Amino acid sequence: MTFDEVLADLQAQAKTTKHAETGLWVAAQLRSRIEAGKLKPGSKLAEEALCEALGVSRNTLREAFTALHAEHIVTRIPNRGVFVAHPTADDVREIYRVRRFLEPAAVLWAGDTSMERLSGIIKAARAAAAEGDISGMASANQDFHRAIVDRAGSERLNSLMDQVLAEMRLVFHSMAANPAFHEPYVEDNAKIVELLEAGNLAAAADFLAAYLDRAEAQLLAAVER
Amino acid sequence: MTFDEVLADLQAQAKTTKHAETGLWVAAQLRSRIEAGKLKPGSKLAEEALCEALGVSRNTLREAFTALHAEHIVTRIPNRGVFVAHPTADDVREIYRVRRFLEPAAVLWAGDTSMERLSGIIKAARAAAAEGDISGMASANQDFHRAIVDRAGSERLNSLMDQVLAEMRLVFHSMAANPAFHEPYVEDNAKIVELLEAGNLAAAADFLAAYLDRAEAQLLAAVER
DNA sequence: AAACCGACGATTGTTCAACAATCTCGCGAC
DNA sequence: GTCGCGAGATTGTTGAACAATCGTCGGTTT
Repeated sequence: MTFDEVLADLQAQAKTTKHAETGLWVAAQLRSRIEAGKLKPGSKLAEEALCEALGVSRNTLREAFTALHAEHIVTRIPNRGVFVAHPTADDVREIYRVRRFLEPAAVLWAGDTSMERLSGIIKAARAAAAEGDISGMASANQDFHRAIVDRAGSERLNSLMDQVLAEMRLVFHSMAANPAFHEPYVEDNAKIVELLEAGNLAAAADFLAAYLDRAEAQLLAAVER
Repeated sequence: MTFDEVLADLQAQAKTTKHAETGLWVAAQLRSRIEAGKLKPGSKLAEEALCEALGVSRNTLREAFTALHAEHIVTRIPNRGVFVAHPTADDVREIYRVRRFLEPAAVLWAGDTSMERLSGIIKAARAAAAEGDISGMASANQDFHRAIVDRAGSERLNSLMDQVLAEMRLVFHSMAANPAFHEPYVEDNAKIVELLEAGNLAAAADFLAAYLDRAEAQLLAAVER
């Protein structure tokens, strides 16, 4: 999708929707379009055009920009404007540094374990895999890791994980997506659930850590090209 | 310190200091005064008075407010204004939920270990304890836990930990501070460094986890009064 | 012909003042 | 004594203005 098409899209939204907290609403609109891949990494987000399209003032738009900037979704270059973030190899390393801590820790030390949710996600992932639904597998995978961290029951860890997963989506959008990328992870996730159900937390955490290392290496190879 | 006194203080700062990034500068001014305890939890931060004192527009002040709000340092009540955050028992539980994950994980899985920094902090803490320097012990303690997480080498985990520690300072300000609170932790921290130096990571992590549980219980008892 | 240099136009950074929406407080009626 | 209502005050949001910076397009120099 080109920037102009997104503009028209946003303009349509602006007329139909009420905005309670305008700044947050604008941020949400942009976030969803960036994460859906409609605004590609590197795109410039011109202020005036977006203001007009959304029907908000520059002031409000800039408030949304600061929120998105804090989430690492956009990059600000002083006096140049804001751009959809374009994750570098270092960003990928940072993402996995966080995930290597959060996810194994959540597996090992989570208190209450609601397994139904995890098995439900595995089921959905297998269904998507069966019919070759790439985006279905991708979102099931994100749901899975989100649910792993959610076991910790911490709002802040959840929001950190959400940010990291959002940046992961940007990574996928910024490289030529290998369609088969997510396929092997469906069964890896299933194995983790198995180990968890068997109560073998240490094995689950180890397997997850190795899995994350592998994924990081794979993504780094793809990004550094 | 009363709100009016802080106002006069800010006004003095406003005349002498240059502000490069005005919004961030205002946020920093307020942050430092809140963390120093000059603005007590629950205080209302009136917009007009602060604008005048700092010599900035309401718009700029509100930009600072959103930054402080994202850090959980202030609370926003719609159409009511912003207040210095007043941590509840649930907030304390959330803080320790995060720390129980981050710190033991950092102990167990940190790659490069620069021990000199940790032992330096222990030394400073012991010096402060020797001369009964309460705030010296408090800040050494914060430095210690900050350094533990820093071993992970992740910018995002560091900033999460910084936020949590800032909220911890608010907790201390919102309750009648027990002067002897930090004293026993000086030697607890020292023991963790010992275990780390001996390469016994698992024991260090276990000890740290138990230590955090104890501190949480202690703070909860103090807050729920 | 290629490279350097300066003025112009465009975009962003920052501030201000005004208007609309909502809340608080005090007064009067029941 | 309690409820409802209106005036005053405070916050939410916007639009416009001005300053600062960057990219581009000529023109000049070597």
